[in-house]
Amino acid sequence: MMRNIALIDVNNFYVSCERVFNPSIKDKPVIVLSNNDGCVISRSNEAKALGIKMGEPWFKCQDLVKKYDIQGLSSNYALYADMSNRVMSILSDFSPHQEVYSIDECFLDLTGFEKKNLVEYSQEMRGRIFKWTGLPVCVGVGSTKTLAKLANHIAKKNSQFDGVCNLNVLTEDQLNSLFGNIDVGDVWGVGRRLASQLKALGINTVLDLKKADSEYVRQQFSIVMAKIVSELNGNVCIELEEIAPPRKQILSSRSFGYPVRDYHSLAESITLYMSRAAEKLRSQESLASVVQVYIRTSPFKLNEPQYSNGMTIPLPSPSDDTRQLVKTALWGLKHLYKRDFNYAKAGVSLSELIPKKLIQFDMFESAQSASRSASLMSTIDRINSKMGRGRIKLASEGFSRPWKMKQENQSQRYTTNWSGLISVK
DNA sequence: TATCGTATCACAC
DNA sequence: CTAACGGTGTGATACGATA
Repeated sequence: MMRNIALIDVNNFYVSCERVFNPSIKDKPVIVLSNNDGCVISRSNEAKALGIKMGEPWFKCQDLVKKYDIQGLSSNYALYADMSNRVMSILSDFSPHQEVYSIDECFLDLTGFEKKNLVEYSQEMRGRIFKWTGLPVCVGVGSTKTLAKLANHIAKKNSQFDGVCNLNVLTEDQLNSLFGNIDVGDVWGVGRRLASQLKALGINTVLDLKKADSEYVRQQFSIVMAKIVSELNGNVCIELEEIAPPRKQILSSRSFGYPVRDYHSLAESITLYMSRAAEKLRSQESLASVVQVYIRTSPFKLNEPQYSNGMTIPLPSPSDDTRQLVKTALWGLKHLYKRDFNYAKAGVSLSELIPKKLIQFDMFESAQSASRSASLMSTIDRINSKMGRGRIKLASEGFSRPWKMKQENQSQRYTTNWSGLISVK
């Protein structure tokens, strides 16, 4: 049976979130910056038209910024996450089968909805999302996730589609003429590297890739590429994942706002990052068996001495206790740290994660101490979730955070903070 | 010989 | 004003070590 899979994607998501609460930037070139105000990660159509590139370092954009009065905003993840939840919740009403694929995208399985006109149904989604959140979205429909992605791309690029493209109602000829005009690099899963390798073999367009011989592709590239080709031909190889599997690894790292030289600042930042990682670990009810820590100087400062090092430390027994995880990470840091370097970034990761309920007691830890740890952690998590992140924290996090990241132009948390609400323009 | 561990690459967003 | 370049996660592959 022909599947109908929809991919809904918010246009220029972060920029669009900012515009909902600040209409004065509605028709202006606007961009949102990565953490630390480092790189461009979201652009309005106006900014794209002026030649601002995705991923470009902010300081390199300054000529264009001054010339055209481009608004550069620090990222505001509290706002984006909340807006994302609203969009996903609205979309969940349109199908019983939803996969939240990223902060601004989800797949819906519309198979079995054929008695409806799916283009009209998709327009209904767009209308409701715009009315209830102020965000513009495009919808692509196809018989596989790869085709739905492609359909969405077509809807975004061609205004005559009015934001919705259903490939399943097009003829073979119509499909071929569309696919013949789309660069192979626009296919989901084909990045810069693979695109250039494909082109070297004469596979330049989506149509070329769709028609490519499956065995040839598998042998020249990989099983992944073979699946992509198969999906382009309408065979489902990538299933909808309605229930997000638990993370296999949890990372927390950040660049510093200023170069850091002293051990204590590094230790404070590592404490903070590990505390965040441990919260995420507990929220998915896992325990970590391995802790990793790393620090490094800036690879972009070519005239400064470089140092980058990390350490992997197995835990005596799997844990989700912030105190133990931090202690382990700091033990690692002590061994990694070298004086007289300008550190630019530090990070931690938790891996070899196992479901908490599968774990047996550690023979060296009493049941009583395990349950004390669990109730302390869950109490801290409850307080922090109610009273605000970081309300209760380890003292080794410090209080001044002179290394904290730069965010010089951040909007209010309009939807998640009372004082942000009051300042809506 | 099959499997493991790990580094590296590639990709998404 | 300075100076300044993200973060999180997955999977494939290559390759030497190990059982």
